[in-house]
Amino acid sequence: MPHVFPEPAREELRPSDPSEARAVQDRLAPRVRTEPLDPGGVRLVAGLDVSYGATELVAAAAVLDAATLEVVAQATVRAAPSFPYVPGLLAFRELPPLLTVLERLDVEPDVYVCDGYGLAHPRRFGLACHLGVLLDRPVLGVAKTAFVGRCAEPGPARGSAADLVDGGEVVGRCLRVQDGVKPVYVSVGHRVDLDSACALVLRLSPRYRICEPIRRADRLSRRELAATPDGKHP
DNA sequence: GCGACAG
DNA sequence: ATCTTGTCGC
Repeated sequence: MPHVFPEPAREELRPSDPSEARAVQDRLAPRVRTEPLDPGGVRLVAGLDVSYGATELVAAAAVLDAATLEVVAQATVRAAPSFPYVPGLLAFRELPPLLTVLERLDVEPDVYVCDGYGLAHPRRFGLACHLGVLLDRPVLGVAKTAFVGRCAEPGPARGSAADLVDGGEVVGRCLRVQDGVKPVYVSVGHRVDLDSACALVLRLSPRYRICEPIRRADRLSRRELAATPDGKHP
């Protein structure tokens, strides 16, 4: 069983209120490390996503071979939300089930891709940073809409990008992964740098706006949710 | 005070 | 995130 990580302190995953949650982020944020990620060392990439039903959620992980983009492992977990959705505190809602899903994988991913932000966060500690610090493994975040910061409009061609700036610092990059298609927002989670993260996201997005690992995880979580009694909204 | 606000 | 109809394009 490749997945063995230290049991996070209770409050690091399940704070009793938003105030305590923000304090946890402020305390863990200094642990984030930004460093180059060797492309040659990336063989397995895990995409993570969560789908919501009336009373439950389904977290999913899809591990792809970085060279072929074929799925080599996947897992899901059904659970009850343990924290409400609060802008800036997404990690406390999705991290618990995501960690459980990762424990169920029978392979060890080289890098993880989250559906959300990393450093492009009010306290510089979004979901991707939180997961990265807890696992102490490379993690990056890819979001579909802006949350914090401003950026120029990237050129129309695939590969064009513009820095996402907030409070005077570059917290991420607005990246066009398909010609003429709305860009995505990439930010560092942990143990990767912006250039490495953007290069990887481009490699992982050969055809669609949403990179393959997350597309597969999204599809997987939706399918699992739909296969449930009250898997749909009222 | 007001608006905006990842998923 | 989810709900929600038709429409445009490959």
